Amino acid sequence: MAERGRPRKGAARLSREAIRAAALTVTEDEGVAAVGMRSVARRLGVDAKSLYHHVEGKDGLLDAVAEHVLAGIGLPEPVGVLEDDLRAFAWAFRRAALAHPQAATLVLTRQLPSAVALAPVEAVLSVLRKAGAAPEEAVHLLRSLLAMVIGSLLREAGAGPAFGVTDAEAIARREEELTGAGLAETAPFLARCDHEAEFAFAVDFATEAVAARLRR
Amino acid sequence: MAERGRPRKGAARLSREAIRAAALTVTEDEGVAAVGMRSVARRLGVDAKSLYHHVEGKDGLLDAVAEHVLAGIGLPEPVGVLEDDLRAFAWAFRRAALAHPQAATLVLTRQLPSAVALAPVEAVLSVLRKAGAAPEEAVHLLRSLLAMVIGSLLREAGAGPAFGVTDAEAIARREEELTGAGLAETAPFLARCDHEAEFAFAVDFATEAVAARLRR
DNA sequence: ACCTGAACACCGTTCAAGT
DNA sequence: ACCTGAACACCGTTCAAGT
Repeated sequence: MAERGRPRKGAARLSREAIRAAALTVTEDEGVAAVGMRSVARRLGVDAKSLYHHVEGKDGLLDAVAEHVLAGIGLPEPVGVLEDDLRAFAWAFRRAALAHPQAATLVLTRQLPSAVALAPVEAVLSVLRKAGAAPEEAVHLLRSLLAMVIGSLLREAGAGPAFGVTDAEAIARREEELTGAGLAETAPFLARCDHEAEFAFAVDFATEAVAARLRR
Repeated sequence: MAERGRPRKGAARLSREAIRAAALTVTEDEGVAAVGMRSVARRLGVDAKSLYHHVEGKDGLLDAVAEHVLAGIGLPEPVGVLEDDLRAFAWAFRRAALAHPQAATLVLTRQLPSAVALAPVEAVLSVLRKAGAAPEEAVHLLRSLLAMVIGSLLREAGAGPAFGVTDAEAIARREEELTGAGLAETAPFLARCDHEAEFAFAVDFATEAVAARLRR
């Protein structure tokens, strides 16, 4: 018998990894709002209830996706120059988060089990400590930097207030509105938002401030 | 006839404001996840479908709540000292967002119609311009500060990665974990997270960096 | 103008039953 | 050990009908 032991409907062998991969596919194809037990199960040719044997409900499923995206971060090797090293970590985080644009919001807004986030945290703290930060100060600086990075990426992921637009025709309209609202000088810059340039500015600004502080 | 013209079920006169207020109540009482057309309508003693005459679906409802919370910001009068003024704006934003703790996440993560956010933006830009920032620089700095404030508050609202806990008994356990993970020095500070102190540090850090930059 | 009955096409999750 | 049928208690939204 050719189909001995094979699941009836041609469903692939179910596993936590397969489910997480399918959830990520649904996220990127249809948006994070479309992710659910039923839609993910459909991708796998399986009944929604089967997923409960491998993940802890919908929340567990979303956590698994966020965890996986964050785990994809490629930690840079520190070179010993504080500014460069902090910058490198920030850009590595951005690269990991935006590797799956629709899923980015999950990494940014879900409370992640500390285990996955531990390696990056440890790396940044080590760099700060070596640059002369006291333990408590290092933690404060880490949290400040992380807040700025997350806030920036949240704006970029479209889940946060933008005060700016990228698409070309909308900018002109937006600029006119702002000009009419007493923001004539700043309107041209407020109307548009180049997310990458904005991220670069914020990261440079913050890392230089950290360096200046620790130099003192 | 006593009940001429009166709605059958004792429902209050329905209006956008009443609906928005009910939604805010549901949010604070049962969490933002519990907010829906049906739960809000139930509060008002009305059918869920009636809400569609006053708000644009569930998304419009949540936008209305976020908008209202942000509108509650009390804009401080600038005193002319850059650090003090920027700090005051940051704390005013925090106060408005956390006035309704459960709803805070809505202000932080929803793309708000610019109209409501315009007044605070204008105020901060004006302060930065008067301190000598060029128009483009002022916009970059505004966005950097806002990112840091939003990232910090998102952590505080429990919707972002925390790397820390507030409740007393959990801290010890957390600290032990972290110590065992090669973070012995920083563990005591990483294990706990005093959100207000953390916000204060980040805001002071950022505003002083802005001041130093513009002094140059 | 405003509200609702009926209806549609969905949800996440439990549990007992199957293999 | 893993999968599912039946079932439960929900969703948001449309539209035609009522007042």
